[in-house]
Amino acid sequence: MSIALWQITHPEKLLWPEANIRKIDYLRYLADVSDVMLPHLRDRPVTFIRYPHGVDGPSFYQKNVPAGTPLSVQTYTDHSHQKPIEYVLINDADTLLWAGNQACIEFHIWFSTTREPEYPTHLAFDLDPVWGDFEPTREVAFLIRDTLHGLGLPSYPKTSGKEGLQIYIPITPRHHYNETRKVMQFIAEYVIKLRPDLITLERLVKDRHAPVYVDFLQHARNKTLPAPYSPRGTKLGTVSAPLSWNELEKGAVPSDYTISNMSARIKQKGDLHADLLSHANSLDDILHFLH
DNA sequence: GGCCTGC
DNA sequence: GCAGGCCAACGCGGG
DNA sequence: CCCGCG
Ligand SMILES: [Mn+2]
Ligand SMILES: [Mn+2]
Repeated sequence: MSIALWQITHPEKLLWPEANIRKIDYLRYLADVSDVMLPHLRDRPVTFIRYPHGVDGPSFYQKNVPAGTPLSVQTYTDHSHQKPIEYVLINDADTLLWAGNQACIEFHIWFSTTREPEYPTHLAFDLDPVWGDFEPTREVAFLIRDTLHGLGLPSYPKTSGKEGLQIYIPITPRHHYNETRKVMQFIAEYVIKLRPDLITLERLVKDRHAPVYVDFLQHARNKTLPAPYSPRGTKLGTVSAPLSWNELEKGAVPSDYTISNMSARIKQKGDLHADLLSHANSLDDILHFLH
């Protein structure tokens, strides 16, 4: 016998009015994806973006565990800066559903886990469209995939859930962020030489004169990206969707993947990022070459 | 969404 | 009792 | 040191 530590509240509230998604529908989504989503969240501090009145209303970031959180929710206190932060860890379905009920709509997570906060489990390139449609972002993604392949590194794409794409590269968590940053920069500077017409690495928005910003600096300690399967605060309830490279070749675009259609997709295809959790490559050879 | 504070 | 506030700031790089 | 950026 278990004790109910929280209850569903406001089940009929429309969180995505334009997509006709109520809170109860959202909680059903989280329950449906929990099997594939939870392994990616495990032991990773979460930053939430909450929309208590739906995605058309105001939002706020939440890092610290809120007052009144059930005792069953695991937390992790990060002391890496002045003020300690007590983060939520989403390590079970009950916590995921509790967060959903709190109108936590976006789940952003670290590249490292609490085990080794300074040693990421994956690299990630964040491809942000500067203008235009998704096509140049697709092209840049294949360029990065092929470059990584040449270095012996398999990579896995996912939509950001908004306009962009992210490419994940699982690694052995034995390289400090100071080292992984060098690999990220090396690859970014390599691909911009191949296609300066498509790629910009400029951090100043006004200096970006190509259609795809390859944001390699997002990969850093205490920075985050949306978790696989995290919804986004968009009108249509799009989610960050793991893809196969084949789907991207066939023209997948971010707007294809929503809270309403992901459950069926997962039943059919499973977790297309499952290999991220079971495979990892060392960066020793590349780092040796760079030094 | 819900706790906490101050009146 | 109830209205209103609060809920994140940090890593990086360039000037 | 400050600032822009995410
Ligand atoms: Mn992005
Ligand atoms: Mn970015």
